Amino acid sequence: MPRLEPPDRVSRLSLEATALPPSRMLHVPLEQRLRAAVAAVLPDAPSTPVQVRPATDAKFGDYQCNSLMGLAKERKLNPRALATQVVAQLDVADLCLPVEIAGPGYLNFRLKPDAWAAILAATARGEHLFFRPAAQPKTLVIDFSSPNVAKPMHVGHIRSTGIGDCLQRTFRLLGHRVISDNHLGDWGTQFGKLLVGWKQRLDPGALAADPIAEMERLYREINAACEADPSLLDLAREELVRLQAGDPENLGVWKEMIRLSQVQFDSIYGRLGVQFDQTLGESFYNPQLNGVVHDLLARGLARESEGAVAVFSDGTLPPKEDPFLVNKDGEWVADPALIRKSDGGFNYMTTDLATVDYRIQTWSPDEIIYVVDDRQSPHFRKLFQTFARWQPDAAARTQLRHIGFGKILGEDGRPFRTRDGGTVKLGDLLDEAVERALHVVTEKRPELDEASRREIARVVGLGAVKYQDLLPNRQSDYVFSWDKMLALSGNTAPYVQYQFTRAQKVTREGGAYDPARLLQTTPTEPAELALIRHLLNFGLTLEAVAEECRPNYLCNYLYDLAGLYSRFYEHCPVLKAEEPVRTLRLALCDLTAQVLQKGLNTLGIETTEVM
RNA sequence: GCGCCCGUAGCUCAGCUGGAUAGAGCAUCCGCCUUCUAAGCGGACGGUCGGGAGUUCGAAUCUCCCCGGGCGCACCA
Repeated sequence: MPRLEPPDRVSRLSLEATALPPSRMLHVPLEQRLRAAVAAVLPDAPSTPVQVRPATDAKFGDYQCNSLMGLAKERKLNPRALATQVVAQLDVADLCLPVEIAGPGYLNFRLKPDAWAAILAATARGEHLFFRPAAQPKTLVIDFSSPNVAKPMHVGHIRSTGIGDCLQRTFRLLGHRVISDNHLGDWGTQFGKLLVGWKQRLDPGALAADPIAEMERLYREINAACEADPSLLDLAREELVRLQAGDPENLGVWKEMIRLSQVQFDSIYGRLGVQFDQTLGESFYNPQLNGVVHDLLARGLARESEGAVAVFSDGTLPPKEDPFLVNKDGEWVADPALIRKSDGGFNYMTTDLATVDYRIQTWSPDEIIYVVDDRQSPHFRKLFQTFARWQPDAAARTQLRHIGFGKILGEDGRPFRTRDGGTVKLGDLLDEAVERALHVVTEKRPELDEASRREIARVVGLGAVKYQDLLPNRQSDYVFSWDKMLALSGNTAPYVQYQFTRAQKVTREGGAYDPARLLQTTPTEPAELALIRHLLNFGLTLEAVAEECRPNYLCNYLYDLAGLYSRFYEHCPVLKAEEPVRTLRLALCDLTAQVLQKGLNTLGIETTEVM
């Protein structure tokens, strides 16, 4: 007879021996107790943490630990002997069958069958969704997207925007405080040329029709004209100086350019569902720049060099690791960070220093995360070092992290462009994705009305684009292909979205179920067990995404979950099953749908009830 | 020249502090809709993890040397 457990007995699964909250992830109590057992055998703390992870293969059980072998090696102990001693101290009998020591010293944990039912019941009651809030919530500033004013957003912006948005969603889901900040490129030398173009060659009709295209045209034309005519370059410099000095006319034009650009940004972000807490562009920091330079000069951290003001190496790092040194023909020569140009203007190092200062003063973050192209890595190394020398106390409290990503290449291996060599506009890319998706929806579901098909196409098309960009490891370059970007099968958003709709459909038709009934059965089908095991890894995945700032972990988790669901769906009838199996399977559909939806939303991808 | 990143199946890519027979998608081939949506499922084919040496009980992963590719190297951001 299945034993009926009242709800309060479920807390048995939490740690009676420790003060942790009830577990939503079964590896947590196992790991805690294993650490206690290790501490009993080896009183001095291990240098690397002992970890319990999901088993790599179901034949090894449900969870495994590989850490004892490393620990034994470090201390020159016999790994199997150590494992035997640790297991003797380990009390997990309430959760697991006897722990098995395998091979050179793996520990394999096999959960008792009723452990599954209890955690599913707790989840079905809505107590959690297989993840736990961070024990120590942090405050994080995330700097991402950062497009330039007066230019179209193009494919190059998709990576920073998509990765940054996924990170802010992930950190928020885990209970951290996030300040997302869009550091617009709204200041700089390009405005001198833009002002000349605006005053001399503006086509008001074209501006009204497509402001971004017109501003882009102006910049291109003047830029080319400057190369032919140096006097035009001087004029651009003069306009820039006037702008910087606060000339009302130039200021007015500049503000109009920003306003027009913001319309474009709002449109793109609206489609992508990306929101920022702050949009503090470079210009916001103008008033601070002089002070930054003076302060660095006064503290002796910067000095004049060839008419510019620059920060040089302080010699505390070996040359190879010193961002302020570069090797030229076998000799290490200075590669300083310029904070004021010889013409008196400031460059982005100065702005970035002021920005770090402002963010720390304003929000006291534990971390500031920059989601920016890997090619700017040398800049960030200089920035972080310079800031640490400038404000050592603040730098000690705040971790500055550059989260870099690779380039998007064309199929010829060169930077991705359109056929005629232009940049691919982000808006056009999204349009094409939605259009292709509409074509597929119309083919697959001709019976749906047009409004429904358009809505599905929007969700599927945008999801496909975002997912393809988040799927590769962010640090590597990836080859862009329209077919791949917009693919609707394989490891793609539409596949995951589709499995969601299947799970949702069954959940809807199954109606309400009683979570308590889950305690009357234990899952036995391999497809059920595989699905449950994977559901329990959701929290571990979210934590890994946050820890390493790698959204691809979540993509792969969701793809695996969708696949496991699909196999379950093929092999295990739900609505026609006898109780209590029906309730178990219905709960699996419900919980899988919830995790798929929550996971996709964390990637910034929507779901739809019908596909 | 120096530094950083990369090289895994025909193609595009995963591979978490070194762990159990290296995974997936696409492509190709063979099956599966009287049973909750086939945008689905099952199976087959396919790799000396660029090459070599080393550390280790154990290496795609760590160290060194080559080969091949990309990016960066003061007044752009």
